[in-house]
Amino acid sequence: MVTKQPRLADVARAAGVSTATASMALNETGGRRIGPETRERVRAAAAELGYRPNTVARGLRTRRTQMIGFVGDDVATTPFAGQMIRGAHDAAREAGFLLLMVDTSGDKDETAEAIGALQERQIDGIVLATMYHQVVEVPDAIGSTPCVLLDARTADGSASSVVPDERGGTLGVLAELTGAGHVRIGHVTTREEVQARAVRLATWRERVSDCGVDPEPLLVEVEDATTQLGYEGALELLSRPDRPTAVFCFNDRMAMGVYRAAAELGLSIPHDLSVVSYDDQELIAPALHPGLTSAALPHYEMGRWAVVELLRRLDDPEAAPVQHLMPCPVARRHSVAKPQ
Amino acid sequence: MVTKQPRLADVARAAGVSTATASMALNETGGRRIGPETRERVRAAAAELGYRPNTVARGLRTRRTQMIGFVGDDVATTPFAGQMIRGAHDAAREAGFLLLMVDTSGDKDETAEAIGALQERQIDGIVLATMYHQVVEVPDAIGSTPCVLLDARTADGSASSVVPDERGGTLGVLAELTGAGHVRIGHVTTREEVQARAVRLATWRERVSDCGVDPEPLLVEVEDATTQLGYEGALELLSRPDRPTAVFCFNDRMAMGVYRAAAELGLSIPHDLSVVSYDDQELIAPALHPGLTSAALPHYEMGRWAVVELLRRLDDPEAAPVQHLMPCPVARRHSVAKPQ
DNA sequence: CTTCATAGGTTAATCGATTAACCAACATAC
DNA sequence: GTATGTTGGTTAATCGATTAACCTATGAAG
Repeated sequence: MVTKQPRLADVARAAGVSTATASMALNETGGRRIGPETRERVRAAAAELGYRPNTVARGLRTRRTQMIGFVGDDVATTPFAGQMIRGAHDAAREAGFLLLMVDTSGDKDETAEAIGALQERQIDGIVLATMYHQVVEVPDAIGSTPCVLLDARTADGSASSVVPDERGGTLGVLAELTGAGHVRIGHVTTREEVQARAVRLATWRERVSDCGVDPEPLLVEVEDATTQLGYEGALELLSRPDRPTAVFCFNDRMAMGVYRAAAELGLSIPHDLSVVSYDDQELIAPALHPGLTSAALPHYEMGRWAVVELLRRLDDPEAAPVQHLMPCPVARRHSVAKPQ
Repeated sequence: MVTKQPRLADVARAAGVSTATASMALNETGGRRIGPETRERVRAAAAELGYRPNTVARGLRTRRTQMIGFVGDDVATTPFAGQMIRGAHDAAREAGFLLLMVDTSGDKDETAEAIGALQERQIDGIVLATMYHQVVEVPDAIGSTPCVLLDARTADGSASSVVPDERGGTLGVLAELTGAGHVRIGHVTTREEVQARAVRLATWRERVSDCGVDPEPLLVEVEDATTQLGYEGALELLSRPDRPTAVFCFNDRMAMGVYRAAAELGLSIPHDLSVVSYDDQELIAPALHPGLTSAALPHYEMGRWAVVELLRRLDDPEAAPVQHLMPCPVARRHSVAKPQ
């Protein structure tokens, strides 16, 4: 058995001062009340004993726990979540905070329960992460706990939030195609009602129309955003008269299906068909052959931003909420070429 | 501004009892000392006021925070991590615990720092997760904090740990092949020095030898476990005289390369070549065509197990440490057929 | 020679629970 | 009628920090 953890009182005794002095010396608080030589003596004693403050006791007194709650719906089941968590984690750690995680199935009651569990532990603030960028309401359970939305936003802008700039990302990958000379650009997408779908679709429509091309004959919609349905959709699209010279896919998984369809139809990418996509998933986009050009979802940066913003609100509770759009940089690879 | 959170004293006053009675009534502690009618009165008052205990204050007194530290090296950068975290999270939550996460780059000092940060927050125990199953030493910084290793183990078995049963999983996917009648089974693997490689390789060698076949001419090793090198390795292997009728790949990413090599050589999977693999990554194995038969790494179950074991050790600090092997079930898909 | 700052501390209250030790009232046993 | 439980509580100490309020020399000012 190791000897018990030393308390502040032990440090104070070893340095021959009171606990008040020890506390002020170690925390640089209390103004210039502590003499430099005393401060050094306390520091030395603390180091000698291997003193680590008990943040539970400190938190009780200061009403600050240096912990941030991170609640996500289905955090772990989506491959993106990791990057969001890591971004939030890194920003928190740099400021001396730790992340207390709760995962919910997205259910309302469960979310309220999770928030309650975090509040009982007196977290200083909460990051509410929703996978797949949606418009949500801040749950009542939040009460007056400072809170930032991650990959989601409120309709009325009453809370700070950060979401990816889907429109910008779409324009980015489409520019890769138009820049190479494509105008007949197809789109294969899902029918699922997610924000991402709507924005990517609308932006594509607009951009293709701008090129003087009617987008409707170049559109394929399937049930879900799976590889299999991406394959089936592409097979259909590429068999139409006046086949597009390039395809913009809703996401990388569908793009993977498009690759297969192209191969089966004897179309070589990028020579006969250029392909761009969205999400830039590390297991897919660089692994396909040729490497897939894709707009990246900036999950790491969004996670960071959310925590930095939360910390700002902790410092200044009066600060006005901010809605942030995070750019989606294009990962340029080898799936785009000039049309024949 | 919302009115301040009610304290236990407020509940006690509302119910007309002392805080001691209120505490015992709400916590069912103190034996049968509290009358049923009083207990009900206290409960009602608590519900009325919306009382939530301050676990920081409670933790200071009880020396229990109901929080578990989860430290992982590169938690978020690996696609597996999510499932491990979720498994640990779910088991913790069911027991009323929350997970305090720290991610490190695997660096020794950083890990020690992380453990220190968790200990300052008085976590009740620590799950130490290493990605990619390795033999490690428990860091000194752990001290006497209860601790369980996740996807890693110690050489001497001094700490509880759980790792995947790589040998069992390998035997499982190989049985898919031998069961279909294959004996000339190739293996394409990486040269990286990870435990997984060694076990999968040895088990394959043994099994192929058992079939009366010399494994060495059927082995290809490449620098890293990437799709590109899997492709190159397979191209070489499949061009050898006496080509194997089936291939066991180190992981799904390499298998993805093997699929491409087979396609280029005009070999149809599974008709001309059967393929099995390891990891069962959801973004790859089901998305390939035909679906890839692969041994799944039971990350969710391992995460759960680690926390359940940790809770057991919290209850009984004298309990002997346990080393657990978690089975790797085979996800059977369509990449295996009889040899021609 | 008083009076007042100032530097450098110390004392004690406090955060919000839990819990050991104590107490009053009433019933039961002998 | 006195000892002995039992029931149903209460009082007060405690966990380990932080911090407001207070104290004591010492030097400078008037």
